Amino acid sequence: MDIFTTIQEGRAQFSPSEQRIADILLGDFEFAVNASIIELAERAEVSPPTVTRFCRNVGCQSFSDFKVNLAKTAFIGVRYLNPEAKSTEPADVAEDVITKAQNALFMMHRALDPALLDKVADRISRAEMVYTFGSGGNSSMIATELQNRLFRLGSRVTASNDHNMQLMLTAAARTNDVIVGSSFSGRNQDLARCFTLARENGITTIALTQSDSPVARAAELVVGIDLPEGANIFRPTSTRFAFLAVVDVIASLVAYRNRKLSTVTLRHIKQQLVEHRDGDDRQILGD
Amino acid sequence: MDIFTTIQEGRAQFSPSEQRIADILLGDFEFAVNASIIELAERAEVSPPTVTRFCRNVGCQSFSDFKVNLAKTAFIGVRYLNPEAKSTEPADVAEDVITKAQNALFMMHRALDPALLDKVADRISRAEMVYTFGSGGNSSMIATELQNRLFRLGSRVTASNDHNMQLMLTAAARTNDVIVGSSFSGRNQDLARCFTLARENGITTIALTQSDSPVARAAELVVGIDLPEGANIFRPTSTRFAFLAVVDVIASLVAYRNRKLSTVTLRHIKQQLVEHRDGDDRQILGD
DNA sequence: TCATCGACGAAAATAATTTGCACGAGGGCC
DNA sequence: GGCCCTCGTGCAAATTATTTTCGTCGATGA
Repeated sequence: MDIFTTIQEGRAQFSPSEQRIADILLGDFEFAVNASIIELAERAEVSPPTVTRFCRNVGCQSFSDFKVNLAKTAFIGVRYLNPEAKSTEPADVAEDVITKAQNALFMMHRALDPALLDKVADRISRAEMVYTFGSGGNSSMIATELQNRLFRLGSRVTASNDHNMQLMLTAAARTNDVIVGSSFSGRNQDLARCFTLARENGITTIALTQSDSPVARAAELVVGIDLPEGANIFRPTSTRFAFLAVVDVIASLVAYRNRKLSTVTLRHIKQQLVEHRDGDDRQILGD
Repeated sequence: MDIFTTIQEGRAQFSPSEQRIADILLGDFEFAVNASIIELAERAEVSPPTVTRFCRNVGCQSFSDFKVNLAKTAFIGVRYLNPEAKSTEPADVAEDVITKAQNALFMMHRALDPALLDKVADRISRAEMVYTFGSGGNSSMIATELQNRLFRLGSRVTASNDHNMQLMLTAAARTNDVIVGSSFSGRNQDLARCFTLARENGITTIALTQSDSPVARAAELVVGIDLPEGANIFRPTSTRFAFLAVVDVIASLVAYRNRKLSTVTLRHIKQQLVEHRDGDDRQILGD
């Protein structure tokens, strides 16, 4: 657990003085990591010893230990609070894109439920056939990626971004199949319909989407990904990075569950690529 | 410029004592961020004042300022040195995937040349037609994503992951067109052939690939993305995150260059989506 | 040979942090 | 109601960490 989260979640249990300290930390990270204990104490209108005690409370050995921990988290956390890119200069745009992407990963990680992913991976690893659905560009990428990750592990899988096909595939699916659907908005009604139909037929449905959305409500297992969107319409959504990482985690877990099959399949694929390409086996699997 | 890089690159100009300090910092980040100035001095076999002077040398106000800066960088940097995931427990796998993804973004950002991206965006923004090529799963995702990003900005663009089609499209392309090709390995010979053909015909070619690879050598503008690959064959390559971020940076820059056209096009798309979906215009553009 | 300069450490000075202690508010118990 | 305990807190002293000052050393060059 990172210290930022610890402070946020523990805030209610702090004493009044400690809450004042916490509020400053959460509100002005930049100040907090650069301030001395005295400056921080003055700003929170408490005494330095109270700050020390606060640091101990949140699991640090000393104030400086605390600051280091804070700074480690702050790398991501501080910038999250920054508004949009400073300018349209290439260097600023790059920093904005990359920082937002790292943040998306960070936020998603914080909210992630490993036990749920384990369950998801379990279902997928035991599926006779996996269908990955997603439309609209972003989710179609996720569906395709999931297919791309899973077939290497020996799964039987097909991706579709066509609503009609999705419905037909769902209707044709059988009991031990699994449908994984992605929807960034959670409002893909056609996908929700597929989920509903599938559940009626006793088929496992897994959604990667916003919690508490129509798509989420229609699915059996829901990997909720709820991230704030920036206001900049020109910058592609950083949420894609979070979705992509979830795909990777799921794929990794499936690989470990089907380790033998995965290893054999990966080796077969690699062998073909190496022979067919240039004999260099240090390259990654699939350009 | 982050402090880690400053130390690495400035190492040669340091005095012998300072080099010893630098070596400890680079070699044992974890120790460095937790140590007091005395401990650090002792381990480097120098006196505390030398450490203070070192901190000033690398642009920090004081030792504690230095430590905070170090810790900010270390969040990514330290972990980079960690080997593979600790276990196959879901939580560890998730942390591994996400940390590696953040690292890929971090490393790519460090090596990025904003001026080059600006040039790339300039060519794309003025192109009459853009072709995005990529095969093999990872690069096909990148090519598709680039199309997906660019059409929203009013660019005329098509993506292809089919070698034969790529060659035909290249042959059919005209002078003011631009071809953007992605290759994670840099060894996609078919893509290199397209680049060579295109250059013979005076068509701008842009590669997102490993520097100093066959594909890079065949292209006019090369966005080099050179990241180390982990040894874990079960985890999807984290380099994808870096490539995806590069796509986003390029797309953002193109959007700013064609701001008017982008705005109009984005608005048109949004309007259709809102009308056609559920009237909720807070959702992102394209599910 | 000697002046000069930069690197460096010892010690002093300063600043920051922690500890010990005491006070006061609030709550439970007799 | 009064007593006592606990907890949160600040003050002051003690401790510890950091920075500054100043002087030495060795290399360099006139």
